[in-house]
Amino acid sequence: MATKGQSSVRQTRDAEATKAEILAAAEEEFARFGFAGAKTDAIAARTGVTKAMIYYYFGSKDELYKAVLERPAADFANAFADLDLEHLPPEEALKTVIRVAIAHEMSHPYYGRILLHEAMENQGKYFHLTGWDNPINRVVALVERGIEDGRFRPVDPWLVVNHTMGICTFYFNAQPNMRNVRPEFEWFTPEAIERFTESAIALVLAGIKADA
Amino acid sequence: MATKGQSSVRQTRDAEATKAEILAAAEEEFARFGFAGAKTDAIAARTGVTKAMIYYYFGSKDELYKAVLERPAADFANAFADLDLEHLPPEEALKTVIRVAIAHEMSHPYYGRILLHEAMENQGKYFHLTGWDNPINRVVALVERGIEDGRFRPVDPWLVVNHTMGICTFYFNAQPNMRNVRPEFEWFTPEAIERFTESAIALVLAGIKADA
DNA sequence: TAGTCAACTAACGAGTTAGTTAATTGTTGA
DNA sequence: TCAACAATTAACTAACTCGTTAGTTGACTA
Repeated sequence: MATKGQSSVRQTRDAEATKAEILAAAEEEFARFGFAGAKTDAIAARTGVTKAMIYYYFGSKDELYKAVLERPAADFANAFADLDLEHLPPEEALKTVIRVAIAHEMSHPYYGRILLHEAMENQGKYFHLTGWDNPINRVVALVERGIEDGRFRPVDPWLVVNHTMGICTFYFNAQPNMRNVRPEFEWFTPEAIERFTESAIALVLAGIKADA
Repeated sequence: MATKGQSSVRQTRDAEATKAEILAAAEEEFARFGFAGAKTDAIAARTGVTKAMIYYYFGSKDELYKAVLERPAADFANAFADLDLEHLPPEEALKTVIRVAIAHEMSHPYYGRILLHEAMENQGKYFHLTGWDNPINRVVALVERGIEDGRFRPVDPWLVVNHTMGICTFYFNAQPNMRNVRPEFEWFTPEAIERFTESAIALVLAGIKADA
């Protein structure tokens, strides 16, 4: 995947495949270095085509960056749209949200980092492109429903959502640092992720459930 | 602070002040753009001295970056070293940890972002310079003690520490994104931070306390 | 008060980076 | 089969960026 920049002539011509290849390479590069730190030459080197293709298909580094932000947004929004949170008991709905969010981090390992770079260096200017507003608002509404039902304590639902997002993302985003503190631990085996998921669910649900 | 690059001649000569000024400017720049995205010219422009002073005092961009990582490390380690966690009841000790961690985020607004950049773009290579291992290990030990005492559920103490760090940091690091979802909210007033702190403490403590 | 040195500046050079362009080659439909 | 067009490349440019260097200046000291 990363060792293909050598071959000087493309075997087949496939515009869609080339665009997808550029997007995938750009996602990796932007996830690691942010917008300013990412180099278009490095993105091109990760693909089988030349840098000019970036400009042919995307026009500019900035437009490429926006395209990278927009793409997996749809993935997550769709995965979330399929969930019928509104008809589940609030506890079950929140468990599902945490499960899906962590599974999404696993299946889209670069996306959370890109969002953090966007926040840190770009002050969230393009965050609206990601379509996250809607899922977040739905989870807030879900917590509010749990409070009204008397299942949850009278917490601040926005803060609970913040806490939950922090729990679900920190494990992934800070892992390269935390690995130094716990060098022997395997972070991304299916078993480790399952234990992490269950621990996150247990902490959040016990943390907000109404007193008996 | 940022509009001082014009004055071509320095009024006073003060090596320590100049070094500190460069470090502060570098911290802002690295926090926003990471290592690759930060420009030495931009760092110099934030100070009252020229770029050559960076190389005069720090030798290279890389050495400057390491100096930035090392500096507030001491602040936090010291603040933490003063806490007598080992002689408090585990609940009280954990409350204190969360309070101090959030206060540290408020008083060092750039530091958490630098650590995230370090994880994302540098894979935590220099994380050992920050001296965080020790505080983290102390909190893990504290949770273990709470479990042994029967005050906490038999949770995985490492995961609890991960969750807690996620809660304490996400509010700050992702705020430029979350602001878009909640545009009317004031995130950093003393009252908002106090509510956030209490909510974080309540969630974590309720989340891990032993069943009655 | 003349000498000395740390602190500092302006300007530059080598290498890098975003973006462009002219030419080339594969593909497709009539 | 071939013209027209889409996809692609190599080579290029202008601007930027890291790091260096030759020279300047304020302050302290003998």
